[in-house]
Amino acid sequence: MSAPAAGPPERDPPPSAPVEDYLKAVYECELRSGSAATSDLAAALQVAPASVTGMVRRLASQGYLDHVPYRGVQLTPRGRAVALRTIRRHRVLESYLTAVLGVPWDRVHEEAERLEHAASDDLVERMAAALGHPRTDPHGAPIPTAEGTIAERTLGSLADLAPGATARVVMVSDRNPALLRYVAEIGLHPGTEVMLVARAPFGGPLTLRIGDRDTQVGPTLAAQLRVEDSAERAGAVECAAARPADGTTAPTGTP
Amino acid sequence: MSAPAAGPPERDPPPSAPVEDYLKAVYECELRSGSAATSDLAAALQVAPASVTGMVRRLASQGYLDHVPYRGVQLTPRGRAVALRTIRRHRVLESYLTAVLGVPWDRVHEEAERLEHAASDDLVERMAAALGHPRTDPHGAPIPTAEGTIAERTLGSLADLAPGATARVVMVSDRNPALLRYVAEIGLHPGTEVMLVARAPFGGPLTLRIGDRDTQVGPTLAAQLRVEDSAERAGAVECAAARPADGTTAPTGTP
DNA sequence: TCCCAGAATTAGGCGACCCTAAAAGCCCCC
DNA sequence: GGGGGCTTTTAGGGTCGCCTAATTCTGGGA
Repeated sequence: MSAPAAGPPERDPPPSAPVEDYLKAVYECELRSGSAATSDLAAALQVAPASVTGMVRRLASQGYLDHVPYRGVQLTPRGRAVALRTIRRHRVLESYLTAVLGVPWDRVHEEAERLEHAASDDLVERMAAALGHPRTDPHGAPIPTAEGTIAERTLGSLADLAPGATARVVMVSDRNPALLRYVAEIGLHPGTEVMLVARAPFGGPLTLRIGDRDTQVGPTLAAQLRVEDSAERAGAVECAAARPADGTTAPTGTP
Repeated sequence: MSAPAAGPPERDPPPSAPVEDYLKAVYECELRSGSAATSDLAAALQVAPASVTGMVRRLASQGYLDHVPYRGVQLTPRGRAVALRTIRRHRVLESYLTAVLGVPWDRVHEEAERLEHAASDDLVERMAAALGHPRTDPHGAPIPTAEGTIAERTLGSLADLAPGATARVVMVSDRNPALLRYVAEIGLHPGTEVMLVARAPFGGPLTLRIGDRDTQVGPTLAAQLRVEDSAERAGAVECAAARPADGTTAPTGTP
């Protein structure tokens, strides 16, 4: 009651939609490359680099980011909390819209991208509960908990797989609807087992065995397909034929 | 291909959330009092009157409104289409969130108020389909069709009912969550038959018979309760006792 | 008819986000 | 060790939506 300069009870306004988008983008850049450069963010957010600099300054002044000029940014715990909360909303929404309302796989991302800024926590938790608290979204990406923890896994790219090796597709890291549609069309849903049959030299197409069918895909597409971590994959290579199904259920590691 | 000045194929950007809110407010003001004054809109939107003037000018220049300075505004067909589309989204969302996800009656409005600007038409139609294309929202308000027609009915206020008369509550025209909670608590859900037992003089409380219980409510609350149109009500008065249930099902006229 | 209270509009500003162009900094390669 | 190329930041604007204060208009009553 008399504390003069200590923790003031002032509560700043909730983060705006652009703020949530920036923090989400920083989180994803950090995850991918360990750090987030201005140009990475500009590309991810489809915004001019100068705009990123301005917003980053503001976010840093509000305690969401640490910014070392010319050196990129890092999330503070406060910023990470907002990012994970936003990602949870996004992925729960994607799961719900797909599973309950039948929104197609390749269109659900853009829908969730807008709704994630408008849905209340209460609503998101109701959706999660209706689905039995799923651990991954329909693209195979892990859903952070309401408490802000996430089971991130280091994933490899299908493009890096050794010929003859088998791996489980975990997710597709591209948002392009046409690409998503095509990936679904050739049967590469999250959780699918796929074997790299052959790789043509000089950036030529990769031959994949999906189920009992062989399909050829370009290296660009293959690079977008995230598969289980290379360590696990190395194991998978050795006993690929001997291990037809170890955990064919959920694409994410269930405990 | 050579038309020099005819209909240019330029498509302007989709209306922003504030624009949708303004047009919705104009629609509701027109419905209530036949016209929309600057001060009405300012009150409805919780915004300074000067802000309304500015926005109204912009909306008029974009063809959403007709504005006669110092005389108020009117929706153009284009503006009405946006308003009805927004109201449809809002009411379908309210219906879905209440019926499927169990969002409480008194909290669903604010949730829909945000989601209505973010949900795609496709999503809203999926929700409507999942519910079997409802005609009214949980507050009893009619839902416009996807084509933009609405079955508006002129509703009276419970406060204007003659003592002894019976009417069916159609909706509550107040967004105050505490009021909505109280109204639900005393059993006044949309569709409920209610009889005005007595009215204390000089702005005193009204005694209502709801089911087999009498409840007293203040005139302010009673004024918020919309009941079937007075013409129908007049009829209802005369054969109130003789007509226990004519269409006890849906509060809106089902064909 | 005149006047005045209340409603509406104009004037002048502010913050959030975005842009282009120009300047500055960083780093690798010669 | 000095450039040159790419990245980042600064400088200077623009739009949208909102605000307060000052001004103008409208309409009803004396």
